[in-house]
Amino acid sequence: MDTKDLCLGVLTLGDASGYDIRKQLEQTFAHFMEISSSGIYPALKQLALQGLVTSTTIPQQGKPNKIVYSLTDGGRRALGLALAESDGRHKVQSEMLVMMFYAGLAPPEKLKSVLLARAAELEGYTAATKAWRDSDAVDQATPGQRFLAGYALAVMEAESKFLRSHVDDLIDEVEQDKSAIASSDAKKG
Amino acid sequence: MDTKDLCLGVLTLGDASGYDIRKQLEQTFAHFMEISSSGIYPALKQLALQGLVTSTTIPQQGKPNKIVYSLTDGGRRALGLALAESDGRHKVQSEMLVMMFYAGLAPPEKLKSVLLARAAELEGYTAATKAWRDSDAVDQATPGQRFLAGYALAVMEAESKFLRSHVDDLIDEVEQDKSAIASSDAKKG
DNA sequence: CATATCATGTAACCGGTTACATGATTCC
DNA sequence: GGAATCATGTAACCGGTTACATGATATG
Repeated sequence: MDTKDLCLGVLTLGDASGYDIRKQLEQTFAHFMEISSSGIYPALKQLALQGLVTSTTIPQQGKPNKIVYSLTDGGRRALGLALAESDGRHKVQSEMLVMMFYAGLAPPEKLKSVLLARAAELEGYTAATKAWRDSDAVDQATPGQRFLAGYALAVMEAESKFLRSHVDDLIDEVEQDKSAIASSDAKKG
Repeated sequence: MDTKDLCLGVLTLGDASGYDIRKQLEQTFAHFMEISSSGIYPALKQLALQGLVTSTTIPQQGKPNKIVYSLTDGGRRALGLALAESDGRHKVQSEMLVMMFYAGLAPPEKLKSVLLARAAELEGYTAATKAWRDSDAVDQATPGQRFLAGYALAVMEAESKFLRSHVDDLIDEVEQDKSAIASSDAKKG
């Protein structure tokens, strides 16, 4: 499940240029599968060589020519295979949570700003997902996409609620701990 | 925030060998910050060279000598700096969710097994976290660690509840979709 | 008898990330 | 005038992952 598979995936939604794929990947996939955009163009070239996509070059003025890719039957099969072979691993890499584990070593204002930024981010995603769910677009979505939206809403709301209701307590406790340690240090020294 | 910083972090909890750190990182950190174990030993050597840790070699019989590392003041400062400089990014890389997005392309039994395995995994973590929260160990934990446990419980319970209550519906819908497509293909063909 | 635990490490590979390069048009 | 959008790419680096190597003791 690498950059190439992700490109194949986006192409199941319709023909697209590298730029289109990049936007799609940044806007809707980045929440659960991030890749770096510069890897997309080489990946598409390789896919073309392997016959998993075909490409059509559209001349442009003042910009590089647009190259529109289409999924081939082989490409669709390759994606199906990649999905069937995937172990479905769900991996979190969170510097935020590492920071929380070592909260006593970081500046309290830093903790607060990171947590509140995360809460705001989640609330933004939540609002966007709800808007989508209540729009006409949802009727054309697949069962999997609707499931994913429901999953995202459930998890994001739980997370942002927890953050909003516990951030201040955490900051208070961290600051109390710090002053307690400082005063016991003063006694010793 | 790389392997070296994570090692420094574990050493704030007390002196430890590479093996100890590895276990700690696999058992309690892996849920939110995964690194590969083989990177730990070179990382510790580098940290020793930089003076961020000191090491004591303890002779062993029938095994490689044990090397116990201790955090220096410089190491503690370096970790503080790493935390202060971190943007606290929370990143999810989930093949599971990609599979859900393209649910129509994957075998339904596969979807089901991946989702149920995830639910079971979450329930295991949840039970372990609750057991910790209700044990004596929690009294020695820092505010940050208690916050992290509360966060984990809130998020994991929301996720497993959603999965348990929606998996069957998803599988049904995917199968209905498949047979609908198959019959419309039959009409065409 | 086989597997898990303890305990450390090396070497090579490969893929992702970063930084760079170009340039017209449109919006604030 | 500056930033954002459209549109594609290359080159180098670096770090993480995989696979491998060793071997005793305890547990089932």
